[in-house]
Amino acid sequence: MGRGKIEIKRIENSSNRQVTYSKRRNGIMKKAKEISVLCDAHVSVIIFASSGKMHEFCSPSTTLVDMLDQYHKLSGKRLWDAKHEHLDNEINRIKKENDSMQIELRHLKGEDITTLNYKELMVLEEALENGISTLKAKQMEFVRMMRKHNEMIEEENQNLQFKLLHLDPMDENVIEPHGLYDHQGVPDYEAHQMPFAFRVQPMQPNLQERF
Amino acid sequence: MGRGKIEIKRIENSSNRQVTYSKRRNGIMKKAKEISVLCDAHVSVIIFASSGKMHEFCSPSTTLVDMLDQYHKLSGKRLWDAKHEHLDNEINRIKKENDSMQIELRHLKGEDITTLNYKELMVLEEALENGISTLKAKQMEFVRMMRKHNEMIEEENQNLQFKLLHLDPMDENVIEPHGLYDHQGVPDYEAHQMPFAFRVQPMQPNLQERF
DNA sequence: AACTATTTATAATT
DNA sequence: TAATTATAAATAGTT
Repeated sequence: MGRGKIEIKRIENSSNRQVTYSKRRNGIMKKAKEISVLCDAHVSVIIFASSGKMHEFCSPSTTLVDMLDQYHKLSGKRLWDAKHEHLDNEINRIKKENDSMQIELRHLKGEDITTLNYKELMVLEEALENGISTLKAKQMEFVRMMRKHNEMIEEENQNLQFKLLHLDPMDENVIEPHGLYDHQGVPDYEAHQMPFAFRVQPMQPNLQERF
Repeated sequence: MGRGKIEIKRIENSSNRQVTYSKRRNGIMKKAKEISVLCDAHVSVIIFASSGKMHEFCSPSTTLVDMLDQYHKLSGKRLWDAKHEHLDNEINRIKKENDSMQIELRHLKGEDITTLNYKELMVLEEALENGISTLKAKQMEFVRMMRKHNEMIEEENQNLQFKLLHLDPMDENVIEPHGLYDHQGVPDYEAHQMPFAFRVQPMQPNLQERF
């Protein structure tokens, strides 16, 4: 299309080549824009002149990154270097791990267990029983701590009362505001926060024996 | 360039759009090839049809990866790095999720609970109790199924014995190999597979009552 | 999918 | 280098 037909082979005349490059590059960019509008296609055109100068077009409905993502998925070719692929694999691996943990968690919480068979239910029960028993042991420790603490507090009280009775009531420095024993390290608790195990529970008499 | 001039806007007629897409796509690819030969330019064209199908051209003197490398250098835009960063963030996000799930799992299994405070122990216990009770309910169902199954088998046995007593012992077709009742749908179970709840357990007399 | 009237792109020229 | 123009090429509508 021009005054004369030309063969499609490298244009040897440098300035002709340059002119033709510029004209045709504009032509391609225009065509790319047109097809993206007419047919709502996603188009990416990147051209490097032999001089090294770059021109690009990307349809406004997308980005080059998105297109390359798609390219990656559809072509299967790896554009991304090894590191990239490694990251992809890593993500897949972790996601799988995540999913199975999520399922296990749900099962332990009693959700979605209708799909489990007998053997699986048994394994689940063993895990739960284990968890419960470990928990109870931990709670026993708390109880022991509480008792010990109470004993020490009581002892301290007695000491204080004894001192109070035998000292000069005019001396203001006698009564220490914080006592002898360190109160830190024992958590606050209120009745409504007490774990089940500490409430009245005739269901499990054998545990009660251990108090 | 055609029988009539067209406005550059989305072609509403779907099949027209499809035809135009195909024609113009070929046109662009041809132009891309031509400019790369005529002006020895490096050209990459990637087109996605709205259907999702992809077509690409890359001048034979180079590769898409090389061009994207160049693109990266010349444009300064992060393309690669942005993607990497995104993946890195994704991984961190999922890993955090993973870790917290892992911790929750360990706690439910009674591991690492020494670091928990009173309130946390209580929440944990509630979850475990919940899991156990849902599990027990599920197991009850199994028991009901087993009982029903047993009753039907026993009934069937009586029927068979009755028939056996009152029929001609010479007739070999009397005893049906599979019985009248369908055995499918009831899972196999053996003594060592029985969940705790089904074994002798004087610990929980109130559960026993329900049998 | 092939055809063709017409528009568009562009090679040569100015 | 930019504008012009004759011609090749692309393609919209048709068959």
